[in-house]
Amino acid sequence: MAIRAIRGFKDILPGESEKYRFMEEQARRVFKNFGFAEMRLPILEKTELFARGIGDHTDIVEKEMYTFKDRKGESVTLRPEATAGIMRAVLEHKLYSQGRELKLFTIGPMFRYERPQKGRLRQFTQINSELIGSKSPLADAEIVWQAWEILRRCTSAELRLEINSLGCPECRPLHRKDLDLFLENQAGELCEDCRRRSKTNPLRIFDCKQDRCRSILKFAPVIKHYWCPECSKHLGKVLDHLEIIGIPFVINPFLVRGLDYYVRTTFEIIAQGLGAQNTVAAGGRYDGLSQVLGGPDLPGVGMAVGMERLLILLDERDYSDRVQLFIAALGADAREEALEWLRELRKRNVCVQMSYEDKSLKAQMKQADRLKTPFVLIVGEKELEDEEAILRDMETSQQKAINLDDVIDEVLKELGISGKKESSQA
RNA sequence: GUGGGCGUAGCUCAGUUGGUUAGAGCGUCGGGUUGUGGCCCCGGAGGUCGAGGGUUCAAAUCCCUCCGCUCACCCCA
Repeated sequence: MAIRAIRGFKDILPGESEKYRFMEEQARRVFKNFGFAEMRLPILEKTELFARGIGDHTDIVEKEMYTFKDRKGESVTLRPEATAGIMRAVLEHKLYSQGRELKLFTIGPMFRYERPQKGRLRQFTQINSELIGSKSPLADAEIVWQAWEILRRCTSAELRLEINSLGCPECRPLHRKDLDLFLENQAGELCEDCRRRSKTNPLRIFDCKQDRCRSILKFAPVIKHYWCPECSKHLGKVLDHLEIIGIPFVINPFLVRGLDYYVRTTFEIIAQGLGAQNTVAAGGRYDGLSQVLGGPDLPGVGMAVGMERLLILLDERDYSDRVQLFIAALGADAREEALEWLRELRKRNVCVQMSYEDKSLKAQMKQADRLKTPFVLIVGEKELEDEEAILRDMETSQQKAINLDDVIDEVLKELGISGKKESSQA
């Protein structure tokens, strides 16, 4: 084959696109219930936005971004995540105002230049929500709640919510200092990766899978012992809220985030069956981001659901749209009559099809069967003469004659559709 | 970026120690008489065996190089 899709980019074909739409619909319903409004943002941003927002020395910025120069020589980047862009837009349009929080969501593709594997693509889709302008622990809880609710509506897979606090600019540096000291002393005992990490991203050390490192790290300083009273209280409240809402959680004192902007609450929702990339949703609080981007002091908390990962977890069932009626018309006259019915029924939002060719009845029945349509309306010369069409129930094989004048009403009745008017949107 | 596994029909895969026209199931198309789908039976179409090079009388099969897919490390949604 001549040209293929780019590595890590995939086509979403019929059969799968319906699943994406299903996930989106569930998310949109949840957002509606929570009073969140949609934002649609550019996919391309100035590179500087992510360099500043996510953090210069993060892996994402250092080696995973699709960055290139545009025709005028400006460095631009395909967004690797949504939060920085949302905050940029909020600041640019001054959507914030004193004492009023912003509740926003967005759904769309993100890009990271990584080696593809199960649950990881170079173009992937995220459902994002951000609650900007509130420091309240209830805001944190609502964001977690949304993620949980969206997942719960989409899958019956086992889910585990892990939560932690990263501390704040008051207490985090104290922990960091002690951790650095500890790692310096233990450097000789740690694996190669961990020695590298202890320089670049010390918190990530706790993710190491080597038994040897793990046993050493048992004695490493843990953030929870460094939380300031405010941070402790904040996390406590978030957990209280989660308990009232009824979302089970486990505290993971080693849970960290790869993006610089996170403070305090951080969480991941982990699922079985995803392979190594088992985080299906994650998020946290990012109170400093606005100021890093040159904005006012705007607290925020947000989350992202990875749709390709959630896709793997979707319950096994048919997500496709069903044809409601197939019209098997035989001969030119009958096909003309059928075309009129198509027009009337489609006006009423009935999903109805007929063959593009004047094929044998057998062939048309076969076509209808493949479409899994519940009813077939049969009309040929005989029927036109008798002024009756035949409506066949494909499941029971029962047929009944319908007067040509009553076809539309009878079909609607059989399909359980009452209204003559177009049904309004759901 | 590093490592493992795998590339044969649209899909899932067989293919024995190299040996003639490369197979199966599913799908697809047609048929099993006149205007009725599913099940069954019969038949057809569909393959540069990932690409290139090498060994050999002979390569899907052995060797080399490259490409792709996939899983894992790393990292993350």
